[in-house]
Amino acid sequence: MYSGAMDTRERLIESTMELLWERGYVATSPKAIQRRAQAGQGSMYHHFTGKHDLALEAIRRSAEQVCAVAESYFTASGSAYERISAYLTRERDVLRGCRIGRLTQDPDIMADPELRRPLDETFGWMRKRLTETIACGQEQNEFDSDFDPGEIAAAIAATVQGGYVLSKAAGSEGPFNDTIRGMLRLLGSLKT
Amino acid sequence: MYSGAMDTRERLIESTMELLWERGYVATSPKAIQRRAQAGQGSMYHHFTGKHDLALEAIRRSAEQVCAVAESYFTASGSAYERISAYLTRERDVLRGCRIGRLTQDPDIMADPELRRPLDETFGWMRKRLTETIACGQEQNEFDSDFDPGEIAAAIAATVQGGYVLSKAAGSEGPFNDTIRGMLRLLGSLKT
DNA sequence: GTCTATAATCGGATAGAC
DNA sequence: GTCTATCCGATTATAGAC
Repeated sequence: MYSGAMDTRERLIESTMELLWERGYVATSPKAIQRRAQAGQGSMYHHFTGKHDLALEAIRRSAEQVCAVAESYFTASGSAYERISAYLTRERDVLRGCRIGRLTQDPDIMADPELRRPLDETFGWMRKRLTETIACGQEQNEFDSDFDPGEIAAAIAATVQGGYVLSKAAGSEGPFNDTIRGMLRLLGSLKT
Repeated sequence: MYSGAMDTRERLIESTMELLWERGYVATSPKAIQRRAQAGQGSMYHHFTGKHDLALEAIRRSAEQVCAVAESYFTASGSAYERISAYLTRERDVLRGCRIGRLTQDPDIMADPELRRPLDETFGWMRKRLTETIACGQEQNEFDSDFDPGEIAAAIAATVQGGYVLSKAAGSEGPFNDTIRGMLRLLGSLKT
């Protein structure tokens, strides 16, 4: 039963999710997590074996969140192009970037198969769902049939991740928005 | 006059460039730099005021390198599509990713305007050169004229950066290659 | 479950000898 | 220019009291 206030374990997980998003794994210390969660050392080491264990839980949850948001667009009504377009143009906190994508640049995460696995699964899933959506558009003669939907799906997923990179470098949302507009124009040219 | 062996200052810079590429800024310690450069503490602090100073020099040099490589493709002979295609399909160490792009995920770099500036300049320059190349293709009637070359340029630059992200997450070069093939197919559809 | 104490190691640098 | 000694705070825990 939900008691209203978040319990300590939950606050630790959510604080870790935030810090991993903002700073990544190596740059996030247990102390910083405890401060944000308003929890003491003892609490953290009672609920989790250590930083690694807590981060694993936080990463898994972030991965689920990313997929759940995307899925809500892919399963919406409308043509394939419309669904992809709605996903690409959805409101985002552009300068924060992708909770999962940013972790691919963290050396300690890449060196640990357990921590990297949710990243692999997230983008594997994302490409699969985009591929299915595009293939669906091809079957319905919405799109030409002379291209590989998996390759276009990869380009779409990459565009989002790369758009974040360009925007972060610039310190502005402009490049991300340009990137998305460019990709939508390109996708439009695949229509029959 | 060039004496054959690299001097200590140079070894420090190149070691830092490598470590920033492999691990980023926060995860790279002065000690690790010294070990790789085969230089002592004293040497490092003689040639540079500290980690920040050394990293700034290393980042600037990496940025120049990235631009120099790209420029060699953009100024080559051939149609606009051919030049962009050659750039996109050039040999790369995919799983290492982009020396500059990866730094956009480093909290200490993003928090320091001096360290972030070369990132901004690199991608600003990259988008500008891609835009010029595409606009050139439009003027020559190689491409349609009904799209914004700056937006397509952003999508191309983002595709490369995002392709690295997908490949790192997967631990395989496959996603990057799919991404590039997808983008080339999309660019092909802009041809007249 | 949470608290405080303790600790080994690392990070990033300074100082002064040579 | 390079070396060694030294410093102080942060990191990532463990131990045991409450």
